[in-house]
Amino acid sequence: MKWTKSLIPTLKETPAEAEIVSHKLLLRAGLIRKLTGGLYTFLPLGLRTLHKIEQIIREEMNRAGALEVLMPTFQPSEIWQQSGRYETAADVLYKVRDRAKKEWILSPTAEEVITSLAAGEINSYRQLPINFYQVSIKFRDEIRPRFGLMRAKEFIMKDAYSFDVSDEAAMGSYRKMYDAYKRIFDRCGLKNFPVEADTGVIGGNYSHEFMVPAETGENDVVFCEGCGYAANVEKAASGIPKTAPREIGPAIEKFATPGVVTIEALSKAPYSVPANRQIKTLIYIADSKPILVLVRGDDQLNEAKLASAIGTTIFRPAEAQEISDALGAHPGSLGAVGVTKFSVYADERLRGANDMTTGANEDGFHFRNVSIDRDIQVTKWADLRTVTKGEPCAKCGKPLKIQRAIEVGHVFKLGTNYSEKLNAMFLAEDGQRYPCVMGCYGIGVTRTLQAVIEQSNDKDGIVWPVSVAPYTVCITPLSVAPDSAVMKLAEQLYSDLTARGVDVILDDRDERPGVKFKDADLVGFPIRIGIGEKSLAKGEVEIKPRTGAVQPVKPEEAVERVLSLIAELTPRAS
RNA sequence: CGGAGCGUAGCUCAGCCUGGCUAGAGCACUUGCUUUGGGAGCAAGACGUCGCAGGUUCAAAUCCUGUCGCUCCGACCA
Repeated sequence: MKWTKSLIPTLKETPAEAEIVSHKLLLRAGLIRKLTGGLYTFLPLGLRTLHKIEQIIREEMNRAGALEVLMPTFQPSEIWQQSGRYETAADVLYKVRDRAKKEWILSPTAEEVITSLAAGEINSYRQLPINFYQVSIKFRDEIRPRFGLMRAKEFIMKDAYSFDVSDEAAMGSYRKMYDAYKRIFDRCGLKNFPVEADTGVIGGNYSHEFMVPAETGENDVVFCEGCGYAANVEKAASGIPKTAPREIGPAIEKFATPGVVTIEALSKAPYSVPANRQIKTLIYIADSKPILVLVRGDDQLNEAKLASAIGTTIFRPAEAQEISDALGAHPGSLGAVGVTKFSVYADERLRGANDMTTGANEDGFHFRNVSIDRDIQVTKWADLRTVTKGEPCAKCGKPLKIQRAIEVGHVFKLGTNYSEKLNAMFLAEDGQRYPCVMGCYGIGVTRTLQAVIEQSNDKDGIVWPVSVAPYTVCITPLSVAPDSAVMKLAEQLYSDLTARGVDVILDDRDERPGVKFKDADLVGFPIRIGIGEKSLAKGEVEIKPRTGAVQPVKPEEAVERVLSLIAELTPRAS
C-alpha cells in the first residue's frame, strides 16, 4: 500500500474524548473514528489489524476442530422467551419491530440460535461432539459504554458453542477451547492468564476468563504466586479462618447504643465491639421481597456471590422506607435475630460464631452475646464475602495478591440448561433421548485489539506485535521524487517484500522526515526501513525495529534481513 | 438510572465570572516562495447558525429555564 492512497488520519493532539492510553492511540494513529457514543467506524488501518486478529482466531478455532458458521443478527424474541433470558437479560437486549409490529432481538450472543440449530440438526450421539463458532457483530445495550472499543454498544465477538453427549465429554470440548484461547492470545502478543470465573445465574459449574493485566481493566483478579491459583474477585475464595467460637456466652442481651449506626462507631468506646465480632445486616429486595444478608462486620458483601446464592441477578439494595417497613428500624440498628418472615443468607465465615453483636431492629439498640446457631434462623449459608489482598491462599496459604485486568475471553461450561429448554436432544447408544451437554466460549475481538494497544505502547505510540500489526513493514524514503535513487530503491524493496508475502506500506508522502518518522512510530509498524541520500551514499539502508536500534544493511541484503527479523519478532503460542 | 464535569472552526483550546464594535489563537486544510534525517518558516486564503429551543435585555457565546449530546465515577459485560 502507498501511504498517499490510503486514509491514515494521524492526530498530533489527543482528542478530548479519550481517557485511557489505548483509546487515545486508536484515535491518534487513525485506526478508528467515533460515530457517536459507543459506536465506532474502523478506518483502513484499524480494520487490517482487526482482520489479522480474526484470522488468528479462525486458525486456532479450526485447529481445535470447531466449525465456522454465521448466524443471523436478528433473532426472534420467542426463543429468548423459551430460554428464559427474555426477562433475565432484558436490560442488555436491543429490540426492534418490523412493519408487522413483530419484535426482534439484535443478537447480543447466540446460545438460543445455535441451540435451535442443534435441535434441528443433531439427532444422534454419532454426530457428537460438535462445536460451532462465528465471528460477528454483537449488540448490547450497555448502561455505560466507555473507553472506546473496550465497552461498546456494538462490538465484534467470536462466539463458539459445543455440544457433547456427557458432562465428561463436555469437559474435553471445554479443555480444547481453553487451550485454543491460550494460543490465540499468545499469538496476539498479549500477556494473558486464565482465571476462575463466576458462573452467575446460568448456574453452569465451570468457567474461566482470560485476562490481560492492565490498570485500566474493569476486573479485579485475585491470584497466588505460590500455587498459581487465580480467580476473578467475583468468584475468588481464600483460606481466611472462620470466626472462632468462644465460650458459650450467657443469654442474648439487648443494650442501648444511642446514635450508633455504623460498624466503626460501635467498635469504639464505650462499646468497643471489634468489627470482627459484629454482624453486618444488609437488606436487599429480590423477587419483590426483602431478604437479609449477613456478613461479618469487617467483611464486604460480594454481590456477584449473592446473585449465585439467591439464583438471580435481579435484586437491589432495599430503600430506606422498605427497610423500616420490613424490620421496624433504620440501617445501623438492623439484625436477623428472631427474624422468620424473610429469608436470611449468611456468609460462611459466620458459621458457628457466637459472642457476636448485631442490631436489635430497634433504633438505638443492639444485641450482644448473639450465637448464630442459637439465635438466628439462617435460610442459606454461602460464600458471600469479598476476598481482600493479603489473605491466605486457600490452597497453599501464601498471601493472595490482587491485580486489575481486562477480560478478553470467557469459556463456560453450560450444561443442559439451554438444550433442555430449546429441545436439543440426541438419541444415545442405549436408545434413550438425552439433552446435549453444552459449552459456550466468547472472545471480544474488538476489545482484544484495544487490549493489545493498552499493553503494548510507549511515549511515541503503539508498539504492534508483528502478528497483528496493520502493516509489518513501513518503508520511509526521505525523498519521493519519482526518478530519485532513493525512491527507486524504495519502490524496489516494496515490490520485493510484497512478493515475499510481507505486508508493506510505502510512505510516499512528500513530507519532511520528522513527520514521517513520528507517524511511523505513532502507528507502530514493527519494522521501518529508512532510505535517504546520506545512508544511500554509504551504500546502506536503515532497518529500524520499532523498539530497537537502527541496523544499517546493504540494499541487496535488506529483504532477507527483514524476513529474519519478522520471524524473530513474531509472537508464538507457548 | 444515581453522582460529577463539558459542549465555541476538522482537532486542541481561549473568550463566559463582570452582557457591548466584524467571535479569537495554535494545529490541520488551499495557493505561492523558501526549507528538507525526528511533527519547518514566511505570505495570502478558506473554514463558525458559539449543541438546540425558549426567556431576560436597547444588546446574549456570555445571564436564566428547558432540552439534546459527550466524558468521567457506580451497577452490567466479551
